Amino acid sequence: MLEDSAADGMPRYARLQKILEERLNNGTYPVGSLIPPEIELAAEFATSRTTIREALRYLRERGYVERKQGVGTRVVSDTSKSTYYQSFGSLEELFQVSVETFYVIMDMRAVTLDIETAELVGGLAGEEWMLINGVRWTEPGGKPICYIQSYVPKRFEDVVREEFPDHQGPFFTLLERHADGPIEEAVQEIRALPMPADIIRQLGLKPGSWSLQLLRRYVTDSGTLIASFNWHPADQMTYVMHIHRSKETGTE
Amino acid sequence: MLEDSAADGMPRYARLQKILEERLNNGTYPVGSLIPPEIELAAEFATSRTTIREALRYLRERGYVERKQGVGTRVVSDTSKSTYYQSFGSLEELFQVSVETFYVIMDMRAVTLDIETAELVGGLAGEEWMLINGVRWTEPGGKPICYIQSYVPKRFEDVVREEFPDHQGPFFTLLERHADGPIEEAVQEIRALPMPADIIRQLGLKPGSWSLQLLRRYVTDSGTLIASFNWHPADQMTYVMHIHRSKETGTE
DNA sequence: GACTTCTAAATGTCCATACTTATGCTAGGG
DNA sequence: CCCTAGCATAAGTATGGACATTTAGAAGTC
Repeated sequence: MLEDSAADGMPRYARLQKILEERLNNGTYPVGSLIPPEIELAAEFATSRTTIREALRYLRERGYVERKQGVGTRVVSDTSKSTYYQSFGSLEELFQVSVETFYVIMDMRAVTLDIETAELVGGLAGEEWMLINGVRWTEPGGKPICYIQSYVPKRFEDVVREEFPDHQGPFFTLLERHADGPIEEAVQEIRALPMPADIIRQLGLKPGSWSLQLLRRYVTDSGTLIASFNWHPADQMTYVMHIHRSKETGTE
Repeated sequence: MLEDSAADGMPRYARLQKILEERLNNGTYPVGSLIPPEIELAAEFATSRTTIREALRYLRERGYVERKQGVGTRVVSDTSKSTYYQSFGSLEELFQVSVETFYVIMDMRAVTLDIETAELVGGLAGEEWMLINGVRWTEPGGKPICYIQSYVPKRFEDVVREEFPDHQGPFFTLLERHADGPIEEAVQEIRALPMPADIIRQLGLKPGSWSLQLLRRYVTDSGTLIASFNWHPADQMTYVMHIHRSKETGTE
């Protein structure tokens, strides 16, 4: 049901987006299955087909579902198909070849605005996180290129606060020195995805903004280090970087 | 007017997209001005506001216009605001730092499929173009990462056919050797834009695909060299590269 | 069994209308 | 002169209906 009591200023189609997205995530609509047709959804939520279509448009643009005339709306949330995997033999390779090249390409300098405690959706349980807000500029005093939201385990807070302002090299070499072991292998995924509508609203981006997502997995001998980096450019262009490790990745 | 005689299978909103895009390009709707409100456009084209909005949605997602409630739809085709500019002192810098880093990041190898004569929309009059279709793979025999459509002046056809298969370095060093003069300065823009709907259809990409656009301007002493590179990944990710020079760019 | 034809279903397209909300401007009052 | 209130405007949201087009499968035919 879609009571107006839940109307926290959001339009109806936006609330439907959230509800349907939740169903995709909690398994109500499994990957590969067809979700109910528009007409059924419209009946269930007591709304018009137009509103349902507006919500489904969002899910399609996010790549969650694919729609085909005469067939239906199928869950395709398996993003692995839209991902390019790249392996690195050493961290130096990863940093120098990939991260730093992006820095060079954009020729940007970062400024840290503030640090606050944050909750990472889908993060590992038991791990506390902090959110680092920052801005990158074309040059000192120049115009802002993008906003950065970096999710980092809270146990690195002291490290970041004390050492980062003077840190010269890649940000992650700083974290690595305080991680629970040397990082021996890394895998990087590069994705391009539309920006979530709520982030667009929150940051005042243009509708239709994108994100270029770098997802990186570290593998150490002992544990898991996860950090998530979101770049929200001041304008149309958007980069989102996610850095984490996963147990499944072998050390071979 | 919007006669159905012009109905070449395209839906009405798609035809309106083209018409409005044409007006943006030919100066009917100058940059910075407000285009007529939806209600007037609906009256002019004898269609409903819904259809007009569907066409305007496309223009907004392409970054051509920005819309604000209570104000109107403003032409912002001045993409400089959504563009990051980067200057290079030498071509080597441009190639080695930027193009090649993208190659390294993606670690892709290209294979040329075929070459055909092409028409470049918005290209310089009097210049004949050819279209080079290619594919990039993760590795030889691996899965295709993206399709490439490269628009190059037709006068380079012999050069490309004869020298490219054995060419090792960047593709443009090959073109430069046959251009009308040394390239002394280059400017690169990086944009992120949604993919045009027709290209998505044509290439069978997923709806909501994007393009990362590299627009590069060469400046020689004597003339203008233009080449346009479109990367169409096999899946969600998309890169579009445009390379051309313009008279306005100074050689300073 | 293979092929064609028909049909139901689902999304795509399009319309007319109404109300809501944000914006910019103007008129009025302090 | 500044501030506020009101008003017109234009996009945003939403409804309900209609028809078109595509697809997959069922039914029928050879």
